[in-house]
Amino acid sequence: MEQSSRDKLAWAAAKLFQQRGFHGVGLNEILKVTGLPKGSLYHHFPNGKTDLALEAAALAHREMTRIIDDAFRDAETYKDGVTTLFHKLAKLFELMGKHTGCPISEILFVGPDQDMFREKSAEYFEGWTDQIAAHAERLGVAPETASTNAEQLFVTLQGGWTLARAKQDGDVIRNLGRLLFAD
Amino acid sequence: MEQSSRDKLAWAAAKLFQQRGFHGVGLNEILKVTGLPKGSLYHHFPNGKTDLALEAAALAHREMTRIIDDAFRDAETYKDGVTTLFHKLAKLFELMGKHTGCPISEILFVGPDQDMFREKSAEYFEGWTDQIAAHAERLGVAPETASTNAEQLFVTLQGGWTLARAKQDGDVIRNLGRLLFAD
DNA sequence: TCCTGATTAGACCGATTGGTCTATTCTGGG
DNA sequence: CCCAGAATAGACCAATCGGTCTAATCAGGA
Repeated sequence: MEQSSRDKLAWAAAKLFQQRGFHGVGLNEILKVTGLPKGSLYHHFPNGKTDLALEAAALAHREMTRIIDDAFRDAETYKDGVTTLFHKLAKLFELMGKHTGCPISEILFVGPDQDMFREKSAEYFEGWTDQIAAHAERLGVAPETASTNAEQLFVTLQGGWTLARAKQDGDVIRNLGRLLFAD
Repeated sequence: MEQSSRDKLAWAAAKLFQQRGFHGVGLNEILKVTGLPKGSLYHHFPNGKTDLALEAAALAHREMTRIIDDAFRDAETYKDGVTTLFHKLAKLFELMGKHTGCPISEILFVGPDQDMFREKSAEYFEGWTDQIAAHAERLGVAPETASTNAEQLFVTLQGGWTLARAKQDGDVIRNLGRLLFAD
């Protein structure tokens, strides 16, 4: 299936931004990777780099949402779902070359429109935790603790991914369950 | 006490890099903030922005090391030390304007010399966890679990700080103990 | 076939980037 | 007082930045 120019640009931007951050990637590099001219970029994203960053972040958010659902859909317990999620993300981390950070942070925390960008990041993060909490409840976790568990999972994942990036080792993410479910 | 030009530059760089990342801050801005000319910068840091980033990261690392020691020194239990640490860091987060990220990540993950920079980040992160593990052992935590606890604290803090930045709320860091010590 | 809007193509722009270089000023030991 | 090295001062540079603009090309309906 043919990918539209708009999608090509957004995906390339998302990948590069995750590696070196919003300011670390120039438009020329994105255009070189996609093979598209500058005119296309400003046709599909009239506000230039800002629009592109917002779309890239939205893309990454949807992708993560999908991965979370995939991990929990067939799980029998909350713990199983979490373990599957860690394994999926460890594989993703390795697939991306072990150089990537959290797309949302890398794009939205340091971007140009500080207030609007950071609001979006909070919205995305809360979306994930709500989603995880819903899965937890569905799998039998008490409603009072479900949201706490979701927040715990989020911060562990966020911090674990950072540590994995420093150590260049996907196993850090894979073994994060060991920290979450103390025996 | 008079602060040397070298220190002024390193501190300003550390603060700005934490806010908008290595590539998000230009040398001109650092010079403007410190009031120093470009000649001074390249006198004290012959390799320019790269040297300055390394020194800023080292500065931030030493600062965090000091804060960790301060938090655990007078603690009676590991849990007390962790709680104190979270409160200290929440205050720091608020003092810095709620815009800052982890200095090490913001500077070293996206910098120019990818391999050497990331090695340094791993070294700094391991320094912190080792330090925390040592405090944990000293405060009666079993040696086998001390390093696990330290890693758990690290990832929670790293992720919690990110969430605090998104939400613009230092209480996220202050209440991180709630996630670490489930009652 | 022709026409119209969507898209591609890339030359071009001013501003800013990190970095170099020379000249001047400061400062402490002789 | 003098002088040598440290430090400051800032003009200047090529390269790159994000962004604008016009022309060419494409594709689909009338």
